Formats: sequence, structure tokens, C-alpha cells
Amino acid sequence: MSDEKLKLSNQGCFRLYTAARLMIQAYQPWFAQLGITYTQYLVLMVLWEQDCLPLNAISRRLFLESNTITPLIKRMEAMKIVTRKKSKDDARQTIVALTEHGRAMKQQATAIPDCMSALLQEKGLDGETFATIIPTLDYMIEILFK
Amino acid sequence: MSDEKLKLSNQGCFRLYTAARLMIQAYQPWFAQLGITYTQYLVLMVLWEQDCLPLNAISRRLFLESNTITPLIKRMEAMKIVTRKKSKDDARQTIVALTEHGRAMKQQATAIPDCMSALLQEKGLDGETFATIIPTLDYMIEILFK
DNA sequence: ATATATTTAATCGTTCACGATGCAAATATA
DNA sequence: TATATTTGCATCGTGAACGATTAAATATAT
Repeated sequence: MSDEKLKLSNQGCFRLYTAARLMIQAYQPWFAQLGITYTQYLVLMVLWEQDCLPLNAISRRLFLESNTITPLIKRMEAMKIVTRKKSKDDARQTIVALTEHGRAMKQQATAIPDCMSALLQEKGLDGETFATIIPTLDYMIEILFK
Repeated sequence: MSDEKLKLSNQGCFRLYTAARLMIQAYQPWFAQLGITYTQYLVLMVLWEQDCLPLNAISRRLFLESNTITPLIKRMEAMKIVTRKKSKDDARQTIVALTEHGRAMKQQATAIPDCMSALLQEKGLDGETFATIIPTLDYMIEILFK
């Protein structure tokens, strides 16, 4: 019955959307301490892994376009977390690099993944269970990314 | 090693966040036809299931606060999809009801879940596989919702 | 009955997410 | 080498999300 399919309880996407939101909310206390947002944390993780990247590299890694990332990085620049400068090689590119402060934040952030795991564990969701859904999520990302 | 844990590739939350975003993007063509957004679709699904609800009932169902829902519903009111009026029983409540137009949109929307399933299927993700992650997502929502 | 607490929405400010568009630099093609 | 196309980023406008706060109505406790 078509009525049945339109019920909220039958919407997988709604679960995904809600779980993601609540999970990001759960991170808030740690982000608040660092004075950053979730998306800024994602950018930092990319740069902590490899510094001095053109904006499009960050963009590809996070599946976000320049219209989202450009203002985001500018805010991070204003907070002295990163610097932005034009590439010599290709004048179209904007190279994003960590400042000393941005690099130092990594130390404070190292605890976050463990804290989050502990929080979930404590509430009854163990890492193993969570891990089981990752391959499906990855597959979804792969097929849905145009 | 703490470095390892801060890698984007090890972040379950990032998968969740990205999969949700891309999934919502995949819905866009259908929403565009209806002239609504994903969150408005969620509100409509709640009201199609049960009409004339106070804002807080919609709020609880979607795990969203009034600061998100109030402006959203107002936009839907401006589009003549719903009406808003104060409750007689409890003057604090705002009762949200579908207009004739809002009710009629349900017919156009009935195809959406099937179209989405077909799209995923076509790209190689069958319903069964997606269904396997639902219980874990539900459990996450349950434990993370304060 | 009155003071206090709780509930319900709304408002405000900030950031993200994204469609559409613009523009300049780089690259491909004629 | 002139022209077309692509690429990389930025800008603009709109609509979520959400923290913080406020106002009003209702519930409760004294």
C-alpha cells in the first residue's frame, strides 16, 4: 500500500539524517572546548593528515563544494587556525595550510575519538556494532556521489 | 596510535553525515518537482499520517526543536501547504494543519519512496542491504536523543 | 489563592549546505 | 596562435540546524 511507504517509520533516509545529526550533537562538548564546529573539525582532520592542500583537495575529500568550503575556511582563517594563499604553480588554486595554532589543536583533538567511543559504549553501542554499518555507508557514498 | 584515530577514514560519524547528505541530494529531483525541501517533506509525512498536530508533536517526531521547525512551518504556510493556528485547549500550542493543497501533494509523493528504492537498486544497493543498517541507526538515535 | 516551576513557541544570531552564477587562469582544440 | 572549453574558486541568495534567550500559558506546590 502506498500509504505505508510514506510513513516516517519506513524512511531509511530519515534514520540516516537523524542519526548523523544526533551524533554530531554528541560531539558538541568537545568541539565547544576547541571553539570549532563539526565541519571545521573535518577540515582539520584532512589537514592534520596532510598539510598545505589546495581547496579542491579538501573539497573532494569531504564531498563538499567550494560554496560551502570557501566561507568555512575563511572563518578558520579569521580564527588563525589556517592560512589561505594563492598557489604559484596554478594561480587558480587557493592553498590552505595550518597555522602553528591549527597544528597544536591536534593534540587536544586526539582524545575526541576515544571519548566518543567511550560515550557510545557507555550507552550500550559497542564499536563492533557500529563498525558493521560502515561498509554499507561507504557503498552508499560511493554510488550516490556524482 | 592516536594519529590513526584522527584519520578521516576512521570516522564513522563522517560516513553517516556524508551518506545522509548524499541521500538527501539524491531525493532532490523529486522535491524540486513538488517545490519543497527534504525537511518540509518530513513534516508533510508526519501530517499525512496524522493531520492537525501541535508543533511540539511534529518536533518530537522529527527530533527537531521549535527554533528549526517554527520558521520551516511558516515557510510552508506562506506556500499554502499548511495552516497555523493557536489551540483553544492550550493557548501556548500552535496547531499545524494541512491545506487542501498540502493534502493533495500526498498523491504526487506516493511515487517517491519507490523511485528512490529503484534508484538505489539500479546503482547496486538493494533494499535488503540497506535494511540491515536500520536497527543500528535506530539504536543510535535512541541512545543519543537526550 | 498565590508564588514557583514547567511547558510551548517564537526570536535572534551564527554557521552550514547548496543551487546558480560569475570570473579568471589554465588547458584543449581549431 | 586564436578560440573554445574546462577547472578552481568565489559570490549570492535561500533554507535548514542549533545555541541562547524570551514571553506567555499552564501546571504545581505552598
